Amino acid sequence: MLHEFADLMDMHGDIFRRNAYRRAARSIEALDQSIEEIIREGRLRQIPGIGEGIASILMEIVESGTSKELERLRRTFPPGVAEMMRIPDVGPRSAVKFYHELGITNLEELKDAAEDGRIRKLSGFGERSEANILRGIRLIEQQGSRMLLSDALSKGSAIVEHIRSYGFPLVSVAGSMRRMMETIGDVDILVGTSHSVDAMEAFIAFPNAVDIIVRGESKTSVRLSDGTQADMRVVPEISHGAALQYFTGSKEHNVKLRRIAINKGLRLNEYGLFDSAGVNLVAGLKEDEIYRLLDLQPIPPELREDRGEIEAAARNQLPRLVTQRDIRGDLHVHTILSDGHDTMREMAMAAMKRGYDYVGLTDHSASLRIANGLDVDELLTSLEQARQLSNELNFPIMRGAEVDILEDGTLDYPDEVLDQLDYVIASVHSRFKMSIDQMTERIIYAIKSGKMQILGHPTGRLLGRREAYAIDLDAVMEEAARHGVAMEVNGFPERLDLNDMGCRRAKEKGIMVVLNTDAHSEEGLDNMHLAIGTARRGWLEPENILNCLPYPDIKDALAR
DNA sequence: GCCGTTTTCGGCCCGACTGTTTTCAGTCG
Repeated sequence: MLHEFADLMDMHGDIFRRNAYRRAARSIEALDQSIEEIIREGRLRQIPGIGEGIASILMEIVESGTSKELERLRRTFPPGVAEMMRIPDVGPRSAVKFYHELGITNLEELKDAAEDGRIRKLSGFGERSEANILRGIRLIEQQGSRMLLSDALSKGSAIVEHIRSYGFPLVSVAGSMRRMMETIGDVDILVGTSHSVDAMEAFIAFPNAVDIIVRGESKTSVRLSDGTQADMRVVPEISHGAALQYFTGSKEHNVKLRRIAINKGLRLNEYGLFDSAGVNLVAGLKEDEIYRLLDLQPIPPELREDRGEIEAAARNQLPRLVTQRDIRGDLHVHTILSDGHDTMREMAMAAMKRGYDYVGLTDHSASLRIANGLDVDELLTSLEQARQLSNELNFPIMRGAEVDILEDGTLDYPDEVLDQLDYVIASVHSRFKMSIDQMTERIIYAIKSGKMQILGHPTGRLLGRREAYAIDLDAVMEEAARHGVAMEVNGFPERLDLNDMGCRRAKEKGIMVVLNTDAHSEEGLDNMHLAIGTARRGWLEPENILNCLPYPDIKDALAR
């Protein structure tokens, strides 16, 4: 509703109110507590961006389900006018103009008007505007949702490689990809060079680029064959660090940073940090310099969401985020025995090759028929095989299982079998549509069994395909804390579960987290960077992460 | 509408590109 307020303010031309409502909406989205709870505790006004006016609107909405002021504003424009602003290049000014001067009230009518050549009669519009509007409408009609981080990273690195092959060494991915957001809208590429024209040529020559959206001296955008938009910005080498900072975002982080610069009598833009006259360059080549000169610790990209990182950096209290080097082993790995593609030996050797100290093999339990889950005999046989393989390779293989949490909350193997395992990852793979109370109770019952060490993919979501199941994650985490159960961050590209905010909550509650890949093949082990990115976005440090422990400490920890 | 290491009033990030115009408004990120 605050976003709707913002749209309406926008249409009325009140940019400052629009920004205020937008900011308040984002603040609330970033909360990990319900707004009702915050109102009960009387802490509404402590949320940044919420003052007297918006606080009273929120209380009215929570109490009555609506706002008188919102309803009044809704009557000022038909609902379809805001809808038109979804079209690229159509903003509030244009949408309102279409409504006032042509009586257009929705997308369908706008499409007709553009096809009939009525738009070009408006001042400031011509034939090209009409064509763009029609193209934009087609685009939102067929538009897929955001892409997975994993897909974006591979597209991004393909473009980076392509441009590098033309002899440009300073090429980086920026934007939300660099912040490791779980889904990505478009691919952002940055090049530092004084030969901007040649770099643009190289970009446009990318084989997968089928359409040029905009083309200028410092910015070019193309559409890839699958509909993805890729933007490239070019700046002189000397500005590369400033530009990287700028184009990595987030927008909210950057706005706050610029305000800090202004307060210090400086100016920050994508070309560098300047004195207030905007003449003398103070910093620009290195990203870290920008932060230091603003009296901040350099802030890792994954934290740049304006969720307190700037304040922490000012106090010199940024977390020391986990890195790939801190990870000593992968504890969620499938083999050909259940639904994996490769053998125990192949997976163990693949883990060795990646420099790990150990690996944990965790095939599915019997109930998961679709994944060829192991029955008790098969499991016990595999334990013996794993023991022998471990001796032969002289590499610690921990013998675990991914055990289903059944509908009633019991685990899918008898206790005496579970006791023979080094550890148990317990996961929900069935009956996702239970009520929040039932699902929470189901998982808490499993935790109370005392037979599980790790809760696998705790919310069950599949990005773009399936919502998280209804679950009271706070209640589950509190029970997990009591029983010393760790939460998994599952690095499977469409899971990333826990997500970033889940990691942060776990950390606050003092719960250990495990970064796993859920690999079903050797290559699957390479998804660890996705789990790490998620953990970093959740402010996690090595001490919060179970598989940062070396062997045999990890084994002791799991046994405890 | 929000906010304060100049401020309780008067600011609110800033530059690139397009399409329309002959200097700029609108949109985007």
